[in-house]
Amino acid sequence: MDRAAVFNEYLRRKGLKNTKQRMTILEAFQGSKFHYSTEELYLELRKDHPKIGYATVHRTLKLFAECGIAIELNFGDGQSRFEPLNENQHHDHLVCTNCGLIIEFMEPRIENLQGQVAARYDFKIESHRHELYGLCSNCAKQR
Amino acid sequence: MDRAAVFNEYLRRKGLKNTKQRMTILEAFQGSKFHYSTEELYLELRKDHPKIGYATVHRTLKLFAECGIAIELNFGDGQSRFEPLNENQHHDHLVCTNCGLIIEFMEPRIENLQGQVAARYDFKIESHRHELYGLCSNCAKQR
DNA sequence: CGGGATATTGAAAATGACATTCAGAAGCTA
DNA sequence: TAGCTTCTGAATGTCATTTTCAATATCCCG
Repeated sequence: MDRAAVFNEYLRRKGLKNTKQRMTILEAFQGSKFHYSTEELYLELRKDHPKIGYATVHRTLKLFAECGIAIELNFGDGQSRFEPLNENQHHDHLVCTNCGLIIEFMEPRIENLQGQVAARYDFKIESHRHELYGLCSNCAKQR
Repeated sequence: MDRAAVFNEYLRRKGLKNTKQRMTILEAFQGSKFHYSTEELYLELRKDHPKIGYATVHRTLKLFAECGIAIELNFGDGQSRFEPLNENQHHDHLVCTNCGLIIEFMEPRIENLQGQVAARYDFKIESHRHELYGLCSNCAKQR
């Protein structure tokens, strides 16, 4: 299921409407590898679709994040940025040291910070491992 | 070297001045285990020091972050929060897969996000490992 | 210990990102 | 297609943060 499908299903489920603007914004958003802020995407869209308003872009990006096809990131420049999210994203692990349960998690904000750390040391990341060890919900209760 | 010493040295090095307000704010900030936002610390300070202005609190917190005795965190509630930072903080590693160089790094924002991930799964973190593998500055150049 | 250059302070106003409002337009369901 | 509901876009509101500015405090140097 691609992003458009996920988005449409989300709209339907929520009783929201599929509009030209929303589809146009999704298309522009998907197309790029860039981390758009609301303003940047708005300015970009303006070239071909001068009638789409800033508020609409903003509301639509929020919708993307809500339905899981995008992640809202914060690079500390005072603007939220949105990154298209894929289904088969890299994930890391929570490992229960008591029962061995392994939970997969994805946290793009950590990936992002890793990049910032690497840049700090002029380091080129090729791979990483990130594991959190502790007690899962069940095991924590039993103690 | 405690935080006050680090802060004072930073001020001196930058040609900035050691003022009563700054010391008062540092004291209040250090005392708590709380993650203060500018507004919260301002309101707290007001009780004993009604003449300290909001802007001064804000500027001083920024200074703390600049000189490394605090970290600015963003919990997504639209307000920046500041956490006192200790010297012997947990650190993780950058590992060069070519020359074996190991760089230690500290990134409280990653630690913070780890906590958020754990909370998501009702998981109690006891420890973690986080290693970034790739090429250090030198090795990257030689390729 | 002053004098004077320079940074700081605090109140108020500005800024800027984000959110909301509202009237007209468009989508959806039957 | 009717008719109800949601959307849209421009304008405006909101709120945290930043800046401004005139008065004040600090620090350096003789």
